[in-house]
Formats: sequence, C-alpha cells, structure tokens
Amino acid sequence: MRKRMTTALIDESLRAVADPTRRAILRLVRDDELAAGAIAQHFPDISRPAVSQHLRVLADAGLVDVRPDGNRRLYRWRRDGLRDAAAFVQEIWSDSLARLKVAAEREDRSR
Amino acid sequence: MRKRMTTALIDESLRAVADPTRRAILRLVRDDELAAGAIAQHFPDISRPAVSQHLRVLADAGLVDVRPDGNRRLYRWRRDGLRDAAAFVQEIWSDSLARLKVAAEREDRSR
DNA sequence: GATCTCTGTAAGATGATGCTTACACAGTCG
DNA sequence: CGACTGTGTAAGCATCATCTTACAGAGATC
Repeated sequence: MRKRMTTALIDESLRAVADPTRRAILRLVRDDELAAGAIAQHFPDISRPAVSQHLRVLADAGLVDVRPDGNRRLYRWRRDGLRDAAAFVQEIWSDSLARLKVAAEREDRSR
Repeated sequence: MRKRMTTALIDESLRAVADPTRRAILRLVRDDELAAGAIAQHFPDISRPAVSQHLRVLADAGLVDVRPDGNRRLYRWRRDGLRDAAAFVQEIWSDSLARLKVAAEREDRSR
C-alpha cells in the first residue's frame, strides 16, 4: 500500500536533487553500486565527511539505497526515489491531457 | 542560439521548485495569468512581501514570465523554464536507451 | 590483540533562505 | 492635485545548509 507522497517528502527529494554535488553522486551510483570512499574520490575539492553527509541526505530522501559490505557501505540509486518528483515535473510541464493522466496515476497509487 | 544549461542555472530552477509554496504558485500560474496580489491571496499564512519574494525567485530562475499591466504585474508560467530540470530527471530516471536519447537531445540543443 | 582501513558523527564557522515590518514609488481615480 | 491601490525593496532576524577538522567505532589484517 502506497499513500500519496506528502509535501514534505517531495520537498526532500527535490531539495536533495537541487545540489550539484548530489546530482553528480546520483549519476555515479546510477548504474554501479559504489562504496562511500570510492564516491568521495570523485570529489577532490570537498572533504570526505562532506560527501558522507551528502550521501545521508540522499538516503534520507529515499534517492539511494545503502547496503553494508564488510567494512564498507555500498550505495546504489533507488529508482522509486525520483518518481514523485518526476510526477510533479510532468504535472506542470505536460499539456492538459497528459496532466489529467498523471493526476489519475497519482490517485491510483494513493489507493 | 542556446547553449547547454550550466550547472548554476539548473540549480536555480531545481532549488526554486524545491519549495512547496513556490510549487503551489507554479500550479496557480500554470494555466492563468495572475497578478501578484491575486497570487498572494492564495497564501493567507504568509505575508504579501514574502510571496513577492517567492515570485522573484521563480522569475530569476526563468520559471515564470512577468508582464506589467497598469498598476499590476501579471505572472505566467514559462514552459521552457523546467525543461532542463525535466531533462535531468529523465536522464537519471529513464532506462539506458532513453538516457542516450535525452543526452543526444541535449547535445542537439547546445549547438 | 594491535593496528590499519573505512566510514559516520559531533561541533562549530559561515553563508544562504525565508519570514516579518516598514517603506518607497508608480499607476489609477476622485 | 491628493488619496488610494498594487507592488517591489530594505533591514533585520531566526533558521537551515554546507563545509571543515577532530573524533569514534566497527570490521579486516597481520
């Protein structure tokens, strides 16, 4: 059972994605499962803890999944995370007919 | 001539959209052209200047157009504003084949 | 078990954000 | 012209975001 996404949750995912570093991280873990350290290496300009904090934001927003693996923690993109954000963009961006469709799907999912 | 959207600009539009009040404003001016005051009336919980500031953020991000009309200023949604934000969402969210297509379109537009 | 590796968290500095009230100023109307 | 309307901006304030350095603790390795 999946309720309609609350404003707070869609806020969280949109806010998470509004940061360029976090968008870059999302692209990195889009197809590969990567450890926190491996991700941090892609960002030499910011410290490792900063990246760790970005990862937390992404995880809290439901945009990535985390999996412990021995010493490390592996991150991977979570497909469902962006779904409602994408739905909002479509709701605004699509033409009227498509908007009705999107709205109907949202209703559907909220049942 | 339209160059590829810079990180800063996509940031701006995504940040603008990450606020629930601004998303609500976008929905209001999605189909109707509305004056600032009329928009503010929809938000009794926050002051009129606060709404005015939100409108500025939306306008700066290119998400709405403004048009003076006598005393008032009319706001309307600007279709192009969300396009690159939508492209990002698709780039992440779509499957690999669709992602190639999106990337190709971005390339195309940047010429 | 001692040490090394990988990672998250705490604390704090700094800058951005979102709100409020007070004000300014152009346009409308008597 | 003088008052009223619609709107944006300034100043100030509280909160939040993001970064840093320092630290803690779990797991691997010797």
